[in-house]
Amino acid sequence: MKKDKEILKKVTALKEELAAVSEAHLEACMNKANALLSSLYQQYDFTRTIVHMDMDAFYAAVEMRDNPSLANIPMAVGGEDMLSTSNYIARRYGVRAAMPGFIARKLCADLVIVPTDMAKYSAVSRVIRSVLSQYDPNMTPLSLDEAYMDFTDHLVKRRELDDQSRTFPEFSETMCRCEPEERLGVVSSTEGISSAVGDGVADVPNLNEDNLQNSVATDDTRILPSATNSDTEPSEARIMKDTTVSTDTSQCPRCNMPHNPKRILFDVGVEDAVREMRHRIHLKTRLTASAGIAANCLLAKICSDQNKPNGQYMLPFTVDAVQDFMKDLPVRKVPGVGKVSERQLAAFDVKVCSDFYKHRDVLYFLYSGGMFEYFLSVYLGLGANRLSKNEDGPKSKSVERTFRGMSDPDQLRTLCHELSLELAEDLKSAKNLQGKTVTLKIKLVTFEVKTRSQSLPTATNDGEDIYNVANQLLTTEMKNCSSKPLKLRLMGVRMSNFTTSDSKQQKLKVIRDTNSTPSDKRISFLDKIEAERKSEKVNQSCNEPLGLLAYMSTDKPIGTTSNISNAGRNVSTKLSSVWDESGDVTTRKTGKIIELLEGASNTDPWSLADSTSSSVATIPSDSTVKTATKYGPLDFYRSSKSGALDPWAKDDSSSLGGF
DNA sequence: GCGGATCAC
DNA sequence: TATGGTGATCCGC
Ligand SMILES: Nc1ccn([C@H]2C[C@H](O)[C@@H](COP(=O)(O)OP(=O)(O)OP(=O)(O)O)O2)c(=O)n1
Ligand SMILES: [Mg+2]
Repeated sequence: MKKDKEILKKVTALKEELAAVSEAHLEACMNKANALLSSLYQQYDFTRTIVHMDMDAFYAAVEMRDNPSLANIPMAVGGEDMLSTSNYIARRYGVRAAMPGFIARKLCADLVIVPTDMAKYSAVSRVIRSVLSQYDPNMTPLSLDEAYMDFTDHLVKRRELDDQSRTFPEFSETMCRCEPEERLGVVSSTEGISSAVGDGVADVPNLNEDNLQNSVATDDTRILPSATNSDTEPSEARIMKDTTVSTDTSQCPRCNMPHNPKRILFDVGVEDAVREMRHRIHLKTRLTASAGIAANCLLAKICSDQNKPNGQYMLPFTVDAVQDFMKDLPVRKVPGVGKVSERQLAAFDVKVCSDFYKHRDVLYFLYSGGMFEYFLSVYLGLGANRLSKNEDGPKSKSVERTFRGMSDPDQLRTLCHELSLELAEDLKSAKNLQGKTVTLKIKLVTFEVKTRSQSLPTATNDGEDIYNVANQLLTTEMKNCSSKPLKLRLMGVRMSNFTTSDSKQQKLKVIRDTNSTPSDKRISFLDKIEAERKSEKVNQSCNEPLGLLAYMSTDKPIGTTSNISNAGRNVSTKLSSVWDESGDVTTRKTGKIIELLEGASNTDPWSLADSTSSSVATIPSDSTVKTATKYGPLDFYRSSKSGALDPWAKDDSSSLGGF
C-alpha cells in the first residue's frame, strides 16, 4: 500500500535524525527517562478492583441469537462494502471488522453478511448495562458492548449476601432464566437446593477455559470468600457436579417457561462475582461476555482479551505479577497503539512492552512528552484506578456519508445542505447542544482526506447557519483546486467547541485604553498580524499604528473570502466575525464585519468585494459591493508589554449598539 | 484555532 | 465493481 511507504519514509527520516544525535545527547535522554521511571514507580496502587467486560463478537452474536440458522456458519455483520464485525467461525478465515465485504468473500466464499441493526444492539446494550449496574452503579460504558466497573465496593457488600442471592439458574434455552426478583416468591419453592453446578453449560461451549493457575489463594476478599477463609479455590466449589433436581414443575408466570431446578451458587470472591455477572448477562441476553480483572483500567482491559471468548482472566494484584504480565505483552495489545504505531515502534525494535524500557533512551528522543510517559507507565502496568466521571457530554457531533464519486458542484452543495440539517437535528436532540466550530470533511476519490474548519464567534445549532459555513468551506475547496474536478467519495460536517454554561456571547467593544489587559488568543487576525511581524523580524516600537480596522456592512456569511481594498492596497481575508444590528455577534449572513488592513489610509475610499469578484482594486458593480456601503476606520494600536490590544470584550456595558 | 494523523469500536 | 460512521486525542504549527 501507499500508506506503508509513507510510514516507512517517516521511520527512515527519524532514523537519520537519531543517527545524527550525539551519544551524550542520548545519555541525557536515558537520564531523563530514568528520572521519570522512578517517579512513576511510586504510583503502584492495588487498592481497587477494576473489571472490564466486553461482549463476544457483539453484533454478530446478537444476529446469531435471533437467527439460529446463522449459528454454525461463517457470518459477518455489515454491508457488501464494509463489515462491522464477524463471528468466530468467520474469523478463522481471517474475516475481520473494518474489512470490505468483497475482500472478506475472497477469504471465505460462504460468508453470510447480515445488515446491521443498531437499534437492536442498543436495546441489548441497555439490558446488559442493567446487569452491570448492579455490580457498580457508576459503571462507565466505553461502547455498546464494553464497560469498566469498579468492583471494590461490591466485593465488600458481597460478603454479607446470603447464598440465595448468589444463586442463579443454570442457563437453558428452554427454561426460565428470569432474575430472582423477577421470579417473585417462586424461589422459595426451590429453597435449600442451591447446590453447586459446574461450568461448561451445554448450550455455551466454553471455548477457552478460565486460567486456573491464576487463582492463587490469599486472604484477600478479591479472591476468597471471607466467610470461610478457606484455601479452596473458588471455582472448585462449583466444579462439583452434584446437581440437584427439584420436583418443582411450575412455570414462571413471566416467561411461561418451566423453572430450572439446576442452580449455580457463586461464592463471594471476585472471580466468582465476575463469573456471576457474566452468567447473568447470559441468562438475560443469551449472549456471552468476557472479562478482565485487575488493579486498574489499562490492565483490566488487556486482561479481558486474554480468555476471549466467554472467558475471564484475573491478573494478581502484585508488582511482580503485573511486571511479569507486561514483559512479553506485544505493544499492539496496548490501547492507543494501533497499526501505525506498532510499525513505527517495531522499526526501533520495540515489539513487546519490556522494549519500552529497553529502548527508553531512544523512545525519549523520538516521542514527545505525553506519549513517552504513557509508554513507560504502560511498561510498569500503571493505569487509572478510578473510573472517570461520566463526563460533560460529547465534545463534537458529526454526520458523514460515503458515496460514489461526485463532482457536480450543485450536487455537492445539496449534499452539504442535507448533512448540515441532519447535524442540526442531532444537536437539537442531544440536549440542544450549540457549537462554535464547523468542520467540513471531504475524502477525494483517491482516499485523500481533508478537513476545513471555521470557528464562529458565537455558538449555533441552526441548520442554515451550519450550512452557510460548511458551504463556504466547500466553495473555497472547490475553487482552490479548480484545475481538477474535485471528485469526492465522502463528505461530512462536524460541530465542536460546544458552549459551556459560563460562556457568554461576545459583543463588539472598542477599546482605546492602551493599559488594558492583554488579549487571549480569541482573535485570529491579531495573532496573524503578530506572526507576520515576528516572521519579518520587525521590532515594532510601542504604540506604533499597525494599520486600520475597517468595519463595514456585508451580506456575506462568515467564512466568505473577501477582498478589502483601500489606497491601492487590498487584503484577501476570510470574514471571521459578523455583528447584527444590535452589536451582537451573529452567525447569520447580513451584518457588519471588522477586518484589519495594514497601511490603509483613512482618506481613501474602502471597498469590500466578495471573492467571486475578479477585480479587487476597483469597485465592481455587482450586488455584493452595493451592500458594502457602510464603513469606518478604527485606529489600532499595540501596547508596550502586552502584545495586541483586545478590541473585543465579553458582554459589557460599552458594547456598541448599532453602528 | 486549524489540519493532518491515529485510534477505538 | 466494490474500502463505514462517530467520536476522541495528539502533534506541530
Ligand atoms: N471497526 C469496528 C469495530 C467494531 N465495531 C462494532 C461491531 C462490534 O461487534 C462492536 C464491538 O467491538 P469489539 O471490538 O468488542 O468486537 P466484537 O465484540 O465484535 O468482537 P470481540 O469478541 O473481539 O470483542 O463494535 C464496528 O462497528 N467497527
Ligand atoms: Mg466485544
